[in-house]
Amino acid sequence: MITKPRVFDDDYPATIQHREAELSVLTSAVEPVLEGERGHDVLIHGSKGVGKSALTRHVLEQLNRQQPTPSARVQCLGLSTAGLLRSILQQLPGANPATTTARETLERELEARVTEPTVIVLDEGGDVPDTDALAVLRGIPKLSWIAICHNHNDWLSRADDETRHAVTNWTLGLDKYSTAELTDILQERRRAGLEPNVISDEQLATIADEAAGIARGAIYSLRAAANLAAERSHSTVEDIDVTDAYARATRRMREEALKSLPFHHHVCYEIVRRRDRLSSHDFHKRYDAIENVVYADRDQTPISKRERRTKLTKLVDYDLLGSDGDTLGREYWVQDASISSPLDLTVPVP
DNA sequence: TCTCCACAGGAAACGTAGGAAT
DNA sequence: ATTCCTACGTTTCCTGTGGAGA
Repeated sequence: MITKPRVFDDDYPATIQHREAELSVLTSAVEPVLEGERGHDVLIHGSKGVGKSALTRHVLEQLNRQQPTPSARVQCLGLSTAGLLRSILQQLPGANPATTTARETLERELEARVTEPTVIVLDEGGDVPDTDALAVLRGIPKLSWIAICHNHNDWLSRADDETRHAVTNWTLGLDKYSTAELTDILQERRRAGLEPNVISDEQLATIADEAAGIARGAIYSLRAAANLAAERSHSTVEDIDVTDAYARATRRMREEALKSLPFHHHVCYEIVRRRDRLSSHDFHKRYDAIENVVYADRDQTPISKRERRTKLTKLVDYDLLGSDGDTLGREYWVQDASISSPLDLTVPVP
């Protein structure tokens, strides 16, 4: 049913639809590069999955075709200043700094290597700009950046004055797509990645509608519908496959998110998963009760309450857990109890 | 209304792994 | 081989918040 799986990947270079104005702003931001000058710094904001990364990728590819331009894309979440600088250097030719290279050394190395206009994409900065890192990047004459975040008000309020000033006229908001726009996007993926005539326009519209403006969710759902149809030996996608597609797509995203996390997160996740709803207090009690069993014969040791809070926050960020309540009385619950940790964890059921 | 306590999350402090310098 | 130095993950410390009970 699926002829080209690659068409449904996040980084598939599809044409950008229904983003003409935003495309034009971003294109003019990098235009000075063609004259050998530094581009403008840009802040792009919008919900998860509305195409912020796809838009920057497209503009940089376009720029590269006109004039080969060094660039780097950094996943900023959880990176220190040094980590961010190192990640940039690793993507520029000829540099591979060790993890213990001093920050100042990394700064000097970056300054030395950026001799022509270079564009850095700071992806999903966790809404927290590292002001030190941005100050370093600003100090490099030929380097410009495009920062991507969810909430620009948060981002700007935590940025320093110079950074705020830099993006004053270069802040770009991406709205969620309408159902009709999403349907257009799905039609292109259908054409490129599926056998002909296996799914109708009406079915695409249903998928688009359920995705609620989020392109990534819609595209994953389309893939899920096709996979479900194939598994069920349907010759074309049937309505029941469409109905089940969104849940399948969501499940897959969560499974991948969980798989990407290290051991301590899995322990915390499993503790919550085995209960319906769990207060912070009960969570810690449960952790204390099982830590000896779970961490026995492992080279890792149980973590403090403070660090457990950090792990739980990340699990919520990744949409694996839900939480309710600000201070006292906060509760956690699992989003999909059928998703279990792929690690072999002996977390005893109470 | 006041005091006490539990909790969230920011910031500083700390221990450690591992690359660089000698 | 040894010592020094650095980033990273974690713990410790701290401040702010809000509910329970006097």
